[in-house]
Amino acid sequence: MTFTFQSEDFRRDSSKKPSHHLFPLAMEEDVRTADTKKTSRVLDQEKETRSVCLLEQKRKVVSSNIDVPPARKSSEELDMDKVTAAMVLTSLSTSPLVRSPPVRPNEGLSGSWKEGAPSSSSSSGYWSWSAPSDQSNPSTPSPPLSADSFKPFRSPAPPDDGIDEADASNLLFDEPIPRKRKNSMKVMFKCLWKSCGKVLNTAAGIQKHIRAVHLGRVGESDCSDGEEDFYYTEIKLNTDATAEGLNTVAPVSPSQSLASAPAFPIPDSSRTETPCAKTDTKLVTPLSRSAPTTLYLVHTDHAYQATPPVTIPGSTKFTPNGSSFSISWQSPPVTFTGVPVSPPHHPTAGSGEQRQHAHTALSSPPRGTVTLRKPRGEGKKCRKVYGMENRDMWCTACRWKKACQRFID
DNA sequence: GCTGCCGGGTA
DNA sequence: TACCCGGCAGC
Repeated sequence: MTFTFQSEDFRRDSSKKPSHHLFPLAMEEDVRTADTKKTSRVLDQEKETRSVCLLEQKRKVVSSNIDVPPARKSSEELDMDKVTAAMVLTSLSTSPLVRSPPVRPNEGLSGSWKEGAPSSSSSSGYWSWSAPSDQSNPSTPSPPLSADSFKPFRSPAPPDDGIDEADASNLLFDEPIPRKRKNSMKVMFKCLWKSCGKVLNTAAGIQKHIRAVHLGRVGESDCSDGEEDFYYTEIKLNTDATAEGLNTVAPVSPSQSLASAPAFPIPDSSRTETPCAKTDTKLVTPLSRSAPTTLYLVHTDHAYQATPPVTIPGSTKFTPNGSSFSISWQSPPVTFTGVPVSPPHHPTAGSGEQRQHAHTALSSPPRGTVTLRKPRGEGKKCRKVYGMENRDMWCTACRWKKACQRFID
């Protein structure tokens, strides 16, 4: 694109120049002879072609680094110096603000600076960075950390060249790695404050959140002493996989999650492994996260006697061992029936719809629930056929007191 | 009480 | 998974 512009520029220049000196030639026509005219014209053309070639070469070199069309040859070096000075000043002025992490110059500065950076992709014409609208890391303060890295103990970040590994590899291999990262990886910032877990997409946002919510510094939102850095971490999310996953990582207010949250911020390996790593549906749902299992244990202890004849589809494998809690609160545990049921025995609490009917018939009038128990087999069974003496002749199911498989009704 | 068989426990 | 058994329910 740059070259197109320049070639047009050159066309304009080259078309301008002949017309420019055609006029003086016409003025001098009466003074000079034909020979001098010829020689001067030849000389002018030679000069012109030489200067145009020089200019073109120089512009090519410069334009590969700077997209802005160079104004004059003499000012190019000055411009470069200005750009470099601006870069240095900007990095100097921004880096101390965020104490620990270094500013990435190629993200914190304007596009024109990046384009002027002489070190990056000088001739490829490929720009991995497109516009300041890239939201992935607006004021990215932190160095490239691993997703599980724990921020509080990281060193205050050496002020290196400001190019992270991805950029470096990009420079090395000239591969569109940053583009991949931009498309599929999203850097988020997660609050590590006890039982908070708020996730924001900007460092400034998470810092502000920590200052305001956790540190109680509402007024000093702009000036940071860097303390917030210890309470959030940077996480890289695969946006392809976590598009919906983020919904479930939704901020949880401390008051909501205090009851079930651990006493210390859990490293991301346990909480942000989330959906992305596994399948998207394998999320830590709020229900499973906050489910007070002990409560359900208490309830399910009496689930058998308490459960009214409610048909629960697909619940044939429900067990009263606490792992399944979905039916435990459907009725008061003790008061549903006055019939005492021996506590240690939970024959088949919810184990099968058949059983459910059988047991609830004891304690409550049948409500027209389907008779789910398999009707008793009318035919002869192994027991009857072979007798107790020949038990070894029974079919396996009969020996196991299961439904006979030899004489199936 | 006999019988069928479900649910659960154990190795 | 194989095996065993407590216990419920129909007859």
